[in-house]
Order: sequence, then C-alpha cells, then structure tokens
Amino acid sequence: MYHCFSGEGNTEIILETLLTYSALENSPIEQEDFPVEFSACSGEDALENDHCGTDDSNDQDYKDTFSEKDKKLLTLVEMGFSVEEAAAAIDRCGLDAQVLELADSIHAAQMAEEPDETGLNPRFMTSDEFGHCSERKRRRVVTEQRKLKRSCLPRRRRDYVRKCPVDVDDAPMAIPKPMIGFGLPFEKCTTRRILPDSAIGPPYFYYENVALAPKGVWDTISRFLYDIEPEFVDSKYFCASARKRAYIHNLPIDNRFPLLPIPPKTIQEALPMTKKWWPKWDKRTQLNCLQTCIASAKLTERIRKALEGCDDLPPPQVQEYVLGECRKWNLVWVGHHKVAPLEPDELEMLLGFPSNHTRGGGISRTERYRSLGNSFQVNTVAFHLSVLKKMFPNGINLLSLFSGIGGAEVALHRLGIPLKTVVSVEKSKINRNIMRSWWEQTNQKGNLIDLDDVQQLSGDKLEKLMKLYGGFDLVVGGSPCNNLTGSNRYTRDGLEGQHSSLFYDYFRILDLVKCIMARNS
DNA sequence: CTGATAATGATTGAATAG
DNA sequence: CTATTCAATCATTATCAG
Repeated sequence: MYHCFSGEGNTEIILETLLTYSALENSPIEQEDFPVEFSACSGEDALENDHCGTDDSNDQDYKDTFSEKDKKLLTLVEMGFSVEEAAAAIDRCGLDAQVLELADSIHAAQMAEEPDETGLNPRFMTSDEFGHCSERKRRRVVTEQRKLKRSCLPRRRRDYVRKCPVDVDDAPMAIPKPMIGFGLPFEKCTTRRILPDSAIGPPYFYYENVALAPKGVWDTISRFLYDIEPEFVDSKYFCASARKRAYIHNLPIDNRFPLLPIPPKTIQEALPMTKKWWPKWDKRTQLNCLQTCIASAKLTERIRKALEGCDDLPPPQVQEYVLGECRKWNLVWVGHHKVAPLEPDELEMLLGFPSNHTRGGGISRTERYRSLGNSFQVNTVAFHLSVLKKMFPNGINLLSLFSGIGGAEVALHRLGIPLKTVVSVEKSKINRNIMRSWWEQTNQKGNLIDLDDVQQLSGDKLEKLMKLYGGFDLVVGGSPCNNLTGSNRYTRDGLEGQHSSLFYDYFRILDLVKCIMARNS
C-alpha cells in the first residue's frame, strides 16, 4: 500500500495503485474463511517487499499529485468499487460529478445489473457478517428497499452476496446498551476475547473516536484496524458527565483497575456549590457531553427572564424550555433562577486532568474550551490502559498521535506507568505547549519529542526514531471527530471529511510501526 | 491580527404511540 | 408491526471589539 511516487502522476502508476488497492480490497472475497487483512505489510511476504519503513510517501502525498479525475477514481476505489466501475461512472456522469453522485451512479448500475441482489462491499461489513447472520439483521431486510434509495455506498459483489444476503446499510454496528464496554470497575466483566492474529501486538494500540458517528463509519474503522470490535463506553460511568466514545484496541481486558480516587458521578457531588441552587424540577444528576463551545450570555439571560417572577415551581412550558436549554448547553445552577456554563477548570476536573492543566502559558479562554472539549476522559482511558502497568514495570515508549492536551499521557502517568520516550504528534501549537508544560511540571524523566503533522511522519522518520529510542510499546490516538460528530452542522462529511480522514494516517502509521516491530523482533 | 460572542440544524437510535 | 416523538451531540461560521 505504500508506493513511492517520484514524479508527477502518470496513468500507469495510477492504474497500478488502483489495481493494488483493488486487489487488497477484493482479497477477502477469495479467502472467505479468514479475517480480512488490508495491510500490505503484515503478510508473510511483507518483509521481502521492503515496502515498509523505507518509504517516505503516504496516501495523501501522492494523491495530491493526481488529476481531479484520478483523485475521484482513487476515492471511489477506496470506497470499495472496482476500477472499471469507477471509470465507467465518471464517463457516464462527467468529470464534474461529485464522488457521492458517482457512487450513486455505480450503485444504480449495479442495481440494473443484478436487480435482486443487495449488499455492500465487504470493506463496509462487520466481521460479524462474515460468519453468520443474526436474527436482528434479517428483520432489517424488510425496510431496506426504502433505505436503498438514499444509499450511496457501494454494493457487495455478486459472488459474495449469496453467502451473506444482508444489507449493511441499516446499522450493522449496533451499540450495546448499557454502554459499558467490556465492563466497569468493581463489577463483573468479560475477561476474555478472541483477537484476529493480525491484530495482536507488538505494539499495543488504542484508538478512540465518537461513538455516535454516521452510519458505517465504525464498520470502516474496525475493518482497517484488523477487524477488532469497537469497545463502546460512556464516560458517565466514570465521572459526572457523559461521553459516548468507541475504542478499538488490542489490549488485554482482564484485571483492569481504576484510577484513584474514584471521581464523583453526580453533578451535585462534583460541583457542590450548585446543590443549594438546584431546583427540584430539574431532575438531572449527570451532565451531557462536554463540548468545545459554551452557551452565550444572551441565552442564560433569556433563561433568567423566563424564570423571573416564577415561584419554586414554574409553569410546565417554562420548565420544558429551561430544561431543554440546560441539557443542550450543559448549564448548571449557580444562583436563584440563574444558570451558567461550566468553567474551564471544572471541565478539567470532570475530564480527569489536574486543575489548571490548560491554564496559563498564553492560552486564551476560548482555546481552553476548545482543547478540553476535544480531549479524552482520563479515568475512562486509564481504566483501559491499566493492564499495561504489570506488563511494563520499567515504563513504556509511547507513540501518541493527535495527542491534544495529552489525555493518554496523563492517564499513564496517573497509573504510575513511567514514560520513557514519548513521541507526540499534535497539530496545535497551543496543545503542544500544554503538553510540554505538563511534562516539565510533573518532572518527567523520559524524552518528549513533539511533532507537528501526522501526515509528515513517514516510515523513514519512524524507523529512525525507533532505532534511536527502541520500538514503541503503545500507539494511542483519537483522530479528529470534526466530520463525524452530530454537533457539526456544516461539515459532517463522515470519515472521508477533511479532518476525520486523518484516521487513515493513524492506520498507516500504526501499520508501519507493526511492520518495523515485526522485522526487528 | 486575536479573542470573545452569538447564532446556526441534521443525523442518528431509542422510546413511545397507534 | 409502522409512525411519531424524544433526546443527544469531542462544531463551524460570521461578526465585532480591541
């Protein structure tokens, strides 16, 4: 998958790339009984090919050298269509057609060709569906006709359909309820799971993103990350605010332990000063997800006006309005008829960071909210990472992608796992400063190497780092959720969105590390 | 230029009603 | 069973003041 393009894109190289993609995409169809392996590097012959670790280019780089048509071709092939299908669609719709338009066109063509068969490309299927079809899924077939109209996803190939006649368009990746992952602290939990061979470390890895992403996103992410089922966890079981996230990792899941002290899980305990002002008719005991923006002063003023003159029990209409806004904006009671958004230090506390973690050093209040809203919930992540403590008593080397304000680092530190070398990749200068500041404040003895851009982190660079400091024991990262989260009204474009597509760099880098680790073992 | 402020719905799944 | 309602959601953009 990692080709080196020296010059500008010529047709042959593009075609070769497309065919390589195509071959990779289609391979699981031929070997139905095996877990999907999209990594070009982790096969038996990966080391002979010498593609890993010696190549500076990445997907984004060489995509930029392509023409518009080639980019669209490549995108369509990445979506799971064949080169022929993609080319034909571009011919039909013209060069100006959007990718989704083209995908729909292919979809329509496939419908015409095989009118009775439904399904999607295997890349968009859950591993569940490779084995068996659940009773739930059968029920969905009834409603699929209606949904197919909106579908812009590629369809499964003919030879595969018969084995698994299930439409993936309709919520293939069900989120378990309650959203507790493999178990919570002090409770019984699943202690064992089977990981595909290709998923097993070294290195250990830990990937995070929003649970409530658009349909199909987690299927794709899971498919790339070695077919591991996501662990869906809501941080409301770890602190006083909700945070619905999914984590894909290859860590053991038995003998986890939580950080101490255990944080309070109700608003009233976490923010005691709000208790005396909290009205009886506001039944909230926990906060919703902490986000990057807070309510305007105008809004809290409107709420105060709405409550003005009311006694202890406002009219139902007013209650409904106030409660709705309080839930939407995570407002808390700080006075009589007075609500307010959370302060930055309260966010820090709720997310499990030391207070003032993001304070000072030239960071503005607005940026503080942004950085905190984008961060891990430390107690949740630490619970998952706690299994590493016994395994690495002398500390770990960490590769941290999209580090943000260092949620993973703080979690490991609070677990008492020494940080030997941390290579941290983070776009935001502000966040890098916060991380560096924390590194110094906590008297870390290891090395902190901070880099700017994941896209610039080549196999070559990785290899040099690993030669210098030893391999990585853990690769963590939560790639951008901008284009996935429901909060985004403007550019919720899914995994192929401008920022969220950096997930593919997480995979690229993880796979490179895997290759280099395998070769050096 | 930075920083603060305020306004801006849609996509989901779950719950409920019919 | 379908149809409707409810509820949550790691944000973007425009604007203004300094």
